[in-house]
Amino acid sequence: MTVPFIEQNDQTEARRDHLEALRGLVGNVYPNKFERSNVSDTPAGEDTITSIVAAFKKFAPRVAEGEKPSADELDLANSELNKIRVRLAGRIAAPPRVMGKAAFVHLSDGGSRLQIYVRRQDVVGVRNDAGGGEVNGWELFSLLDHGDFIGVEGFLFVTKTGELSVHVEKLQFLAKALLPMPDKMHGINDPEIRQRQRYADLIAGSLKLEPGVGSQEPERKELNSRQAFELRARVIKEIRRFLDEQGYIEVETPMLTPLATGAAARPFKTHHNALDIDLFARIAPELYLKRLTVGGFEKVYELNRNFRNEGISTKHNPEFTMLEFYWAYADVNDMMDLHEEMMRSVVEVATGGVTIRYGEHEIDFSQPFQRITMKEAIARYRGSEVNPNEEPVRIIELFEQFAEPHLIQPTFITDFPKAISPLSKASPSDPSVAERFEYFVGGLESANGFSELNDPEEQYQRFKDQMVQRERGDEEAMVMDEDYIRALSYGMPPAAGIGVGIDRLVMLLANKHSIRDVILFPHMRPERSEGSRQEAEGSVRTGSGSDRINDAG
RNA sequence: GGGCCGAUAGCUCAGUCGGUAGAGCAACUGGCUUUUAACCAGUGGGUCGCAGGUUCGAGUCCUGCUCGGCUCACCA
Repeated sequence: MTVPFIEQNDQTEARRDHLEALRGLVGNVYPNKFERSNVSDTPAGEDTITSIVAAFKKFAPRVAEGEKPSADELDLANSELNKIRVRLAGRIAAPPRVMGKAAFVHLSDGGSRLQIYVRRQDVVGVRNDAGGGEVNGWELFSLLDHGDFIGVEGFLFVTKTGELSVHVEKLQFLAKALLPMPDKMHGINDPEIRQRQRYADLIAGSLKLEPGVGSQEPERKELNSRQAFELRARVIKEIRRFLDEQGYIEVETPMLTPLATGAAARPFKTHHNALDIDLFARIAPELYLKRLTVGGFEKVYELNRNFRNEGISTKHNPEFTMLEFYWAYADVNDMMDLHEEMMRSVVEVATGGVTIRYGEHEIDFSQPFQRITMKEAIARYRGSEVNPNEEPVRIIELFEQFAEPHLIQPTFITDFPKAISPLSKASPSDPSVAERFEYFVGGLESANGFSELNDPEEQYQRFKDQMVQRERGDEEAMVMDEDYIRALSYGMPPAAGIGVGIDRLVMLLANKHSIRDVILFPHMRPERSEGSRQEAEGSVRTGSGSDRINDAG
């Protein structure tokens, strides 16, 4: 049976024919498991292509580009490698190169690839049904397509050209690719397919061949998708390690909240049926985390998603990942110090260096980050001083217009107007400015921190001021949060807090200029397929039956 | 939401002045028992994003729409 909304053409037809022939040969074409060996002694107890390559590549003789190793070198390598029997699984990473009665194929585990050598006279196939049994291995092999998953058993060796390979003796079919694979040289260039079908993007990255040495293609060190998301994982892991080591505790506060507050943004609205109340997807966890400092968590962080119902751009996704953390008894200056230390550590762990390239710019994290006030920044880049009586909103405008694009090297901008910082303490030396900073790098606003306002009566007044703004039509002005005022009334220690935009941090470190390149499944308009059109017309979807299945999963 | 640009074979892309729809890779058939983007010979594959219009004739020109990219505004 074919799936109606998956396209059919000569290529899918050929793959389907192969699948049916395989079914006749091996029985179950979607077996439940394949047991892998563990000769590379992985902690997980099973060999992967990556672990085998890492463990045994060193036996392959090293030769200059275009040269071949000597017979003695090959014999030496093979005398060790031939003793090593492996059971490995992976995706067929290229159209098999068949030469009559033998063939070379590369297998991929998504990260690395390893060549296998299949010879007609010494490969047997394995049935997948209970009891197993052997079938014609070469016939099985000849039914495989680029992209299929197989398991192999055999011994390691190096070929005449010195490439580490597996000489296959047993071959097992594991799963079919019914759709053709992306072009092996070009991958997928269409950004729409890359983002909508991230799976295809990731496959394309793992199957793509590097241009040969003679190629005229300019040298590009751009990370592919997999590498960018691996970098993202390293960034997040290092942030957690850093904060945990500093004595912070990680918490999770509500995503669905009765009030959307803690930031200036429009929220997503949803509805709770049983309670019959509207809820908002949170725009920031800030006020919940500060309630926890009231409760006695002196160092607390949350690394999770926020949701803002605003425009989508190369720098904005409706859901984005933010780190927020709060540090009792510290002020804004301590927080800048800590953030600077954390950034240096993250950059080093994620990229292996202290300088990075972002587009045209070389960004250096090894030097102390610049710290300048907002008015100084405007004066520096506009060339004239700010009028001392300038409106707060106008100061921000001037800053964004003249200064922000120039903030390439890591820079803290301090002394924000108090009027636009309703959760921030005023500066002891100048009551018109807040003890607040924003951190800029690569021209991107990347973090925002301040000395937290902990006086419940002043906070009450600031909220009232915000309500006035809201009544004047500012949809992003904050709302009164009575429970938060109550929490502050129990007493909150002096504290500094910060919010760090993780997606933008990853963009910077991965040298990506669109947030969609660092979010696996970025928000996009729904695709209009045949199937969804039928659903929209009401002929397919029947109601709640399928929801229970999803809940159980 | 505004402006600019794009959509052609499974993938990457050509398509001139409006005159029979093209290439490479992939697929299919045959050959080849250590290949390296393997090679050699042959074959098939298209709703030119969708809908109208102009024209004897539209992939090409015009209008509208859909989806996407960049950019401006709002924001992190």
